[in-house]
Amino acid sequence: MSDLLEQPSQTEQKIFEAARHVFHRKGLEGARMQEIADNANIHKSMLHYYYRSKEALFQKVYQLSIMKVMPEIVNLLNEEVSLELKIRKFVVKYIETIQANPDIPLFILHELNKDPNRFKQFIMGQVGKKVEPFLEELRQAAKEGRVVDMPPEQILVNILSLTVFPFIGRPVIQMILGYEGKDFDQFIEERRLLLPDYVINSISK
Amino acid sequence: MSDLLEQPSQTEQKIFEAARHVFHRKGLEGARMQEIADNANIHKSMLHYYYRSKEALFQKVYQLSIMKVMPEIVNLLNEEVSLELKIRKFVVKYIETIQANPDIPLFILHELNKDPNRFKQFIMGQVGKKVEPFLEELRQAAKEGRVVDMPPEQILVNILSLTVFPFIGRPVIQMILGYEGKDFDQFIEERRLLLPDYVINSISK
DNA sequence: CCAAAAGTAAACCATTTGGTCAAAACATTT
DNA sequence: AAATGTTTTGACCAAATGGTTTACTTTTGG
Repeated sequence: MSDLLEQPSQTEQKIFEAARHVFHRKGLEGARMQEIADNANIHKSMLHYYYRSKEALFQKVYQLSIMKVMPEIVNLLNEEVSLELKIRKFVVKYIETIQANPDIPLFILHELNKDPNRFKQFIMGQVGKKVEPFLEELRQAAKEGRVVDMPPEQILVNILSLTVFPFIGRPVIQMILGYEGKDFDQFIEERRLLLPDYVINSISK
Repeated sequence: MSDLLEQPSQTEQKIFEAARHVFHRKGLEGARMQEIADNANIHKSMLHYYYRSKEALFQKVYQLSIMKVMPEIVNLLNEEVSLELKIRKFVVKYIETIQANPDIPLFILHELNKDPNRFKQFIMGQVGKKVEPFLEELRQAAKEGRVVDMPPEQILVNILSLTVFPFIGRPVIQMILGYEGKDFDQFIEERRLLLPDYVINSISK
């Protein structure tokens, strides 16, 4: 303990990683403490030694997950570049973010759906109303005839849908298209390359 | 019991409705048998009287949910109308289908994510590879220059994303856009009207 | 080198939760 | 109206699961 910044012990990290993995796949209730322990290759008591309770462990995972994907939306939409470049960068960067954490969106949405109030304030602090400048930018561009005339909220949701849904809907997409193995990864790779053009084209006048 | 077709008793129906509601919101593990019973205003033992186990009850809910939204995708995409009209109808009709069962997509995707193999055969039977004709149609249209040159799989996923994601992402959308109360319903209503044009426009050359 | 602190393991505990059972209430048939 | 079958209830049970405690080991610091 000679460091000034308390860095989590190695087992503590292993636990957290395992917890993240299991919670992401199974959700709060679906996850078993024993399964997390097994996954981390440590004794179950250690979970409680480092993180008092399942609830506490879950909350850390939940919060970190939110932090990993929610502020990014706002950040990317508030970059100081042209509207077109901003949207292009958003699509690419956000796909990359989700690609690095492909289970997070479904995880968050499921938990949020079960209990919309848990962490509502926390989430609101990250994203609430912080897209207004972007919406205004779209509004302005529409007025100037550079962008299709459509409520900017709908355009924003279009962008989010096209970017995020493939990860959430992965199992269904795989079934419908008969993908297996690396097929889906290729599909995402292909998508990352062509989606920016598609989005820009779809909203340009 | 004088009917030829065994029709479920009233309590049996109440149970199923309640189970559907609770399973849809909480998932298999998140749902409590007691909660379902409370929700149906009946004694907990009745759940087991009519449906042996939680597992059995869940499976009925799961299967019915899949039946309600998966075959519809294939059906709408295989209608005998022009490509444009087919897509327009798909968007509108599928939004209406989901609107009538807004919790189903997230429910299915969450369960599918936990255990992709459960009912895999069942689901594959409903949708597996049955979109090939539609993909071929897109391919043909692209060759003739009527449709933008893009892998048809991507176009299909675009359509699905734009149609389904808003329901899955509802809580986040509400937070980001500051919606409350009926705001979201209006948003969906607006979307149902403008999405067909947007989709057609986005893939037309 | 030793004592105190931190980490680990195993056994154990308490509660939750899905599930059973027998008896009571209700309906149906003869 | 007795008998038979069906539905409902309440008490009860066993397994699963989150959590605790205790004892042992390892590490750390003086």
